[in-house]
Amino acid sequence: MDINEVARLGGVSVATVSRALNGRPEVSPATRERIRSLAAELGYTPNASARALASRRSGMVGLLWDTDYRSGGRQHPFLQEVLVGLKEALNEHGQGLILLPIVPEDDAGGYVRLARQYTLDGVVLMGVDEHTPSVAALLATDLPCVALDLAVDGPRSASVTSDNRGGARAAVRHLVELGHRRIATVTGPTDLKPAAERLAGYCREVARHRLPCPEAYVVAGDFFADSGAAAMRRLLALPEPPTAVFVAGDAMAIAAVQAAQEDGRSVPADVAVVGFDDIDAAGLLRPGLTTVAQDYRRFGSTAVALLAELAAAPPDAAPRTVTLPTALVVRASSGASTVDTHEEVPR
Amino acid sequence: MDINEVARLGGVSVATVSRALNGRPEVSPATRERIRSLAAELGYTPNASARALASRRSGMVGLLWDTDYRSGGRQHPFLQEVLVGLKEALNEHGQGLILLPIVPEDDAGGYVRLARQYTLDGVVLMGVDEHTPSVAALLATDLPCVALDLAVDGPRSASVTSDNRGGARAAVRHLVELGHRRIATVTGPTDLKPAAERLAGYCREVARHRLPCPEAYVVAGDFFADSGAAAMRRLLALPEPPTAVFVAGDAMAIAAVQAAQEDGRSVPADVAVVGFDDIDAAGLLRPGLTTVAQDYRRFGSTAVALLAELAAAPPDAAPRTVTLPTALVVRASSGASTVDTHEEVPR
DNA sequence: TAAGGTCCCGGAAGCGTTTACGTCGGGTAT
DNA sequence: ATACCCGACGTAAACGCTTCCGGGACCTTA
Repeated sequence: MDINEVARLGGVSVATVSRALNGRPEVSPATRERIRSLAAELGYTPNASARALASRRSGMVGLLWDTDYRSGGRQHPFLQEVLVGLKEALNEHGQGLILLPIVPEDDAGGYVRLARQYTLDGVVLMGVDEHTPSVAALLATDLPCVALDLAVDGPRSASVTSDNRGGARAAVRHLVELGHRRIATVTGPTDLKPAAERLAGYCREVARHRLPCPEAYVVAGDFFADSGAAAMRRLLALPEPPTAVFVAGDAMAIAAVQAAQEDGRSVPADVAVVGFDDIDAAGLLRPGLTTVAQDYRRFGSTAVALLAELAAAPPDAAPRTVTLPTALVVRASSGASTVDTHEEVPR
Repeated sequence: MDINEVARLGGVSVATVSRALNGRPEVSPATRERIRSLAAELGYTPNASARALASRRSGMVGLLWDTDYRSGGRQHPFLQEVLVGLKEALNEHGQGLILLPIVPEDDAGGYVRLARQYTLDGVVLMGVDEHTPSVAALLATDLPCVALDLAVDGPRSASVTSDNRGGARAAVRHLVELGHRRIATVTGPTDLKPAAERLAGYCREVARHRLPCPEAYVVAGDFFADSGAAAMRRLLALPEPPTAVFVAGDAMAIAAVQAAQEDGRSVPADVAVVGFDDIDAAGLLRPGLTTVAQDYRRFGSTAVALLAELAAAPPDAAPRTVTLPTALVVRASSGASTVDTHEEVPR
């Protein structure tokens, strides 16, 4: 069942079938509909390879996602949500998603070749180091690239990140509204942009409310659980310990809560805790962790929109970066009154 | 930079280039190496679409993964790990992975068409209902299909599942070895195969050790957290409450631990708990949850191996299903002596 | 009425590969 | 020496589409 068959049965040329199916204006509406319904009836689907070969556009976007990227303990824990967003948005555009393999370290041209091999319409990067030669080479291309949770630039690239700063501010504001004044923070590795932004948001909000903020109230973590526990112990040992802590990552926050409890303090009564990320465990714990959630699904859909935009725009246009809003998820650990039910996290 | 260019520069015909690059036996080893190094030097990569079109094999396998599949509260929480396994194995085979969109409910031929459209080598199914018309239609095809965590059959299909039964037995055995005799269980929805298997494993092991097992010791859950909490409360209210509970899913197990604690019991001193799945939260909690881990990465690689096997085998061969071993992860909730450190779960 | 335009549509040339099939040497068996 | 085979390679026909180019029918406008 190829296009010739449809053409024959429809009594038209293959050119007309192609045009009808692709919604080209050179066919009369009448024949267009006739051919379309005929094709549907016959269960005809154009062959993607042939189409790509002839049109030189594959309708595929590549996902570049490094499994092993852990610099600073970061790995993308929300792959699933991002994928959902990507998939849904791509479907609407009639595009497909292909997972790119990771090329070896020493193969600088690897991704560029892959992109050519599949004649990709664009690629989405996540959890990669933009300074890796192979990635840098790809970004230098005029192929549309959008990076998630990472700021990049190139002739045709854009970024989408969460409003880490705003999220942090919301977290602190929440604590202030609950009456706290001695609010400390545990940071991530501040050489990473998101961690730095979260710290900046904390500082800004603390300053805005003229809260006391001795140096000891800012303790460095690394996004891993143990550093959160250590940080909390340090804070509680202070002569004037904070009554609330904004922890820049949930894994650390969870460990911090436990450290406080092991120290005999009650959360949130003695010390309130707010995290960042809203990982699954945050809703499973008792007390539930109040935290700042990112809209990972929207990461995906935004990426697709940007890809389309980049494809249309002239190269070297001003690099766009869209910042997605975050949402404060209030649970028990911050001390706000809530009914703390288990959320639906199956298995 | 196409194949003609390489042929011209190499002083051979395109046929020879093609054969050399594909490792066909009709070229002398000498020219094969010469062409290969020339191609590498030129940075030539064959166009995937053209190759697929000409050879009628795309070298792509499709991943069918339903975002919204939640029947019985099941969703695949380990997508990431499975993807890693798939990707790595596929790379070794020189194949690519494409994420299939979900077709509308009423489009029974949807997946079959997609497979034809992309001329897929095979498809991997996860988190889908094999009775959905569109999925059933795909399975009925002679296209190689392998289902993960799901038993299917069709002219050319296979399944890979974890050894749920064995895992459950190991969990119970672990508790027995710790001296428990009154061991209860909380099940998943037993119309789902994995849940049924876990229950069967529990029963088998309980019988083997001639443990008391009143009916009340088997309480039904649904894999969601709340059902775990309810089940634990029920068990603790028994005239002769169990001293240990095997909970068939971690989300339920975590909630069960909390329910016990809220009831004034200590875990594991008063009641030991073992879960199943080893979700991230299991290692983040205090006490850490002893649980049965599945090797999801291996799911992926096994799937790829099966796909290759199916492609080679004659259709309607006996449907294979490989069962992957599970591993007991001992943490504090079961009462075994361990150092309970936080695991590395970043952010 | 002739010239020009517009609207539809068909013919056919690609797109970059793979893969029959043919060919041409040089070995081996007869 | 003839016949034969086999290994190595070239020629060219697909593979299933898109799209450029052009042409006929019909309508405007002068």
